Amino acid sequence: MKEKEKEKREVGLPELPLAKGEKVVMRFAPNPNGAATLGSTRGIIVNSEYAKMHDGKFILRFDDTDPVLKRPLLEAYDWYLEDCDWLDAKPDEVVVASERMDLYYKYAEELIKKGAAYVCFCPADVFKTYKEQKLPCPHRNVNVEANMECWEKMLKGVYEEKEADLRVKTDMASEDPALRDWVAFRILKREHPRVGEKYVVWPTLDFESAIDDHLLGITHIIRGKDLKKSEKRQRFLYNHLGWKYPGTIVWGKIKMQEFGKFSTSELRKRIESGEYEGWNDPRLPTLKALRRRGFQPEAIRKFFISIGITQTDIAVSMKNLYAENRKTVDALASRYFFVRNPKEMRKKDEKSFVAKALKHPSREDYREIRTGNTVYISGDDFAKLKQGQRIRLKFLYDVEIEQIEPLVANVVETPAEDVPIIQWAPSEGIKVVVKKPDGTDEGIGEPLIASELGNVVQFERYGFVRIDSVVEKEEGKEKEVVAYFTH
RNA sequence: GCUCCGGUAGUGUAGCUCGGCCAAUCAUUUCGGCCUUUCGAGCCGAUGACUCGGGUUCAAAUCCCGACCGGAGCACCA
Repeated sequence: MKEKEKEKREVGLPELPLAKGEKVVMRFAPNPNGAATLGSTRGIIVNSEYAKMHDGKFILRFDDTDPVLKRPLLEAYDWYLEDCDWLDAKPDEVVVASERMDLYYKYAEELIKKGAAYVCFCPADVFKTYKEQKLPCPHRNVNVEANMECWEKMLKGVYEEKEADLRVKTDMASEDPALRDWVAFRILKREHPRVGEKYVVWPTLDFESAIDDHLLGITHIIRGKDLKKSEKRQRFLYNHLGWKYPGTIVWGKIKMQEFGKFSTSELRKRIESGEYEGWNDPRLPTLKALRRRGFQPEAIRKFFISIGITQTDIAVSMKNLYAENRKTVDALASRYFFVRNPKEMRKKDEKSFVAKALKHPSREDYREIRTGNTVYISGDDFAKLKQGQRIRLKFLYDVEIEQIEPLVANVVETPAEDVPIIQWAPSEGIKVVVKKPDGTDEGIGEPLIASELGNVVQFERYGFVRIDSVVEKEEGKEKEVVAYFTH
């Protein structure tokens, strides 16, 4: 019993601190300004996992209230939906902030009427000096009527960008400068990809997410450490409105060792500039790229759950994800031969052969590979060959190297012990291009690879790949396969 | 500068709330062995950590203080 508990804890997330009998409502709230990265993936998985654990609700909310700096990408909304589904994290509810503007305005008005918010005309640097001196700016004590008037003018577009904004009253004398009278709304006169030019006054993330978390009945918020101060800021708002703040969990930043630092905005720039093929370029740390490379959703889930939710910033190696993915993919993937940088080997018998090769070491079914009196071996294996050496062409027969350049070998009738075993490709093999995170490999593979379109297979002694496309070369039935390297 | 937060093996994580059962868990990496007509598969084994210094205590990874290191906020970004 005790052991069982222990085991459970190791694979799972720590229990959520629950109020008694409370129904858990979790949310993942991305800005759809690009495709989901590995960082967003963590948010999707952990939040949905908690909802599952407690039989609660999982909400996907798009925090898309900045049409300028973090401008939403129209396609990205659907991408997130697809990604969530694929990760077995289908949201129970989907909310789009930019479609809820009237709601935010309503609460802004309520706050103004309560004297808890005011229209501020200070330029940023001027306000900053007030803030540093812990002093209220001249607009802080303007009466309610005048504030309402200014607010309405803001909404009508009377003021220009940066001319005015709406601040929430907190405590100008707060010890923590980060907490003093923060901005709730600012003017942005730019059309929004989703709602057009309908609005010129946009809520900041702190305001929008505070209002929505309450309205959606979110019970627990999991947020990055960079947003940690949000809780303290938002609490002022909750107090003004008489609301109860949700439970919060803060986690540190995650970085994949293999990818270094990346932000969605940065990725977007580089993709739009043509540096990358797209959001699913195998060199990118996006979910789309992992999917294309053949990673299994369960593996990705397990990986992120094992990482947990500590406040420390972490740099995790993809090797951990590979290990997890290998567990699922190894059993599924059929084996094929692929040789990189092929070298032709001529065999001195003139016979052609049909090799019977196991498709999977723990299964019975096999594949056939026809070949004539030449085969291809990989350049890497070729480099290690010595004259007179014996090697085994797997599933075919042993050969003895007669000469290296050009490569000629004799077939050996009686197999020896302990010879190196290598994979090979037949004379009628097809061209295979493997796109990897760190470059591209080209080589020749057995023709049957073309029949595995969309599947994850193992190229023996090379790695797992997903067959991404099969191109039929014009009339000649020569084919070319493009595979994406998994690991 | 002001204000917060964190620091367990190469990496990630459990343990810290309620000090002893922790000469510290699990995974991964690395190395070694075994097995196998593949492997980046499987099996077995090894290496490897409580940042430092004080304090409290019979007893500290766990509580307190300080130092050091790291991160974050102080945006009309999310």
